[in-house]
Amino acid sequence: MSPASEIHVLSALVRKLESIARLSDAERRAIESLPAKPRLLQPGQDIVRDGDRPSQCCLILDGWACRYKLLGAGKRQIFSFHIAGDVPDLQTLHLHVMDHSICTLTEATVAFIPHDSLRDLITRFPGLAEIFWRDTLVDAAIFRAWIVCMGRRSAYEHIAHLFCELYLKLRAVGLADGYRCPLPITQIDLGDALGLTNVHVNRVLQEMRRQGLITLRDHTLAIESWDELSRISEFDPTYLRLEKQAA
Amino acid sequence: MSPASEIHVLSALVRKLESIARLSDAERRAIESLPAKPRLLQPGQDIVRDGDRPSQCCLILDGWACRYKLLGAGKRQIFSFHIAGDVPDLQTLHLHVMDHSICTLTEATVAFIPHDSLRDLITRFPGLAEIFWRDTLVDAAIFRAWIVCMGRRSAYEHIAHLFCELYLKLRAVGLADGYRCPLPITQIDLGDALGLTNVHVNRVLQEMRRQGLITLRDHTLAIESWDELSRISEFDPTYLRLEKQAA
DNA sequence: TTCAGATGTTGATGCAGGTTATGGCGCCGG
DNA sequence: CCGGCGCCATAACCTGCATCAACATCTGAA
Repeated sequence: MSPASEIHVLSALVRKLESIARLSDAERRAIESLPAKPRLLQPGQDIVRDGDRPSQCCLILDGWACRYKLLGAGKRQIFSFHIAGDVPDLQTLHLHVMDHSICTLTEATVAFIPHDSLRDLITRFPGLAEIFWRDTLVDAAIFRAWIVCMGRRSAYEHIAHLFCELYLKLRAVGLADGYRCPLPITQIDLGDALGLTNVHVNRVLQEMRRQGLITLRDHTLAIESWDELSRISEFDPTYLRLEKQAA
Repeated sequence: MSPASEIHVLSALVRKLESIARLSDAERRAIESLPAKPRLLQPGQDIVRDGDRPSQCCLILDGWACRYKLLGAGKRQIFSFHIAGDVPDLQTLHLHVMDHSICTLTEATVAFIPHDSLRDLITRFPGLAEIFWRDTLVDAAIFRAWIVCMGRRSAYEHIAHLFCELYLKLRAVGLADGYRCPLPITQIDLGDALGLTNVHVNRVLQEMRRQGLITLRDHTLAIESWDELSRISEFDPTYLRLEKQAA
């Protein structure tokens, strides 16, 4: 890896952290000088597995990934979707054994950063420790939002809520705008995230199209009525803690 | 507050942290010298509210509390139950606006610790910062476990899983043993945590009693067959990260 | 260009869990 | 001593989503 391309690689992380906090110049430079080995992965490839004890974290540079857990009888639950700038296994810095897996959902570029380098970084920059901690706290806030959706909302409301969340997260790192965003995942993936079957996801999507709420084609989601979508799902973006707030 | 009683108050926090990590003597003493104002609260009383910007954290000393969110149409979702030693709003150190509420479920004693004191503590003891961070990460791991239960398990399996989790958490801080533990909450509370109605919770509990899995009387849960209960719910205690592992 | 496997769509049917209602019991305040 | 209230229990009925199945369409590899 040439230094030049490493700076480029880590700018994804800088952009993500700046979407939820402010960085000083020194902090930005320190992040950009982290060692990071990028790799291109095929869709559906595991990055870390349930039970692993990783010695590095993965930074998504391009494409989508998700955290998931497999259960008996072939059931799968997805906990979170991850896009450029996310470090979905940041918690392995302090929780050494993985209690779930992480895999790509699309073709994806992923960079690996050794734990040692991260630990060194946050020792030298306690402000960054705080920001990384904060990032894992936002993660937890998103889990809580998902719990509300799974426990107390209908499938229709749940999907609406997820679309609002994904759109804002993508927009915050410059991957979406004008109420359109990429959604390069299958209805099966959506179902596994929502706790529904792909069949029912399909029916609800049809209904949302019929209502004129969304269009969804060629792996692109267009939100035709943000107000309706967020009203239906009682969506309140506070929990995402984005510096640039919702439309 | 006399110093002597403050030491007693904060030993709940020490015990809790020692259930998920190891403390040095200096760290233990530093925690025990935190300022903490205990208060006795009635059941069902809010400790912090959705939208608040607290300047202190609450430490549960006795009784049960929970994090929850209210939705339109009177729906409520509970995210977590909290017992002696827990600091359910630790995240307010870095996420300033509450995105949910915290209330007592029983009569409870709660101590308030100013953010400033906590920030000072973790600046002086970076090892403690790490442990607090770790505690919020365990929290997030529990959220993930709940998401799996809500998305991919039946009501029966879900309740079984929750009982396993609660028993181990209580035992880890010395509040349970011999497969018996206090469960001083109503079936309505359980339903709001599980994403079920109290009626269905009742049905499932009857069924579990009929199967001889549990007895539940006088706010006390007795697990009659730990093996069955954990097998049914595919319970794997790894995610709780307890130093003293499961039976 | 073709073909096979993955994904999306639609329909028929069943069940887990929601909804509504009612009664009993223990507790507390008047 | 009574009345009201909170919680537990049970029953009857309803519905959202799962399940199973068939087929259509897309995608990518040969």
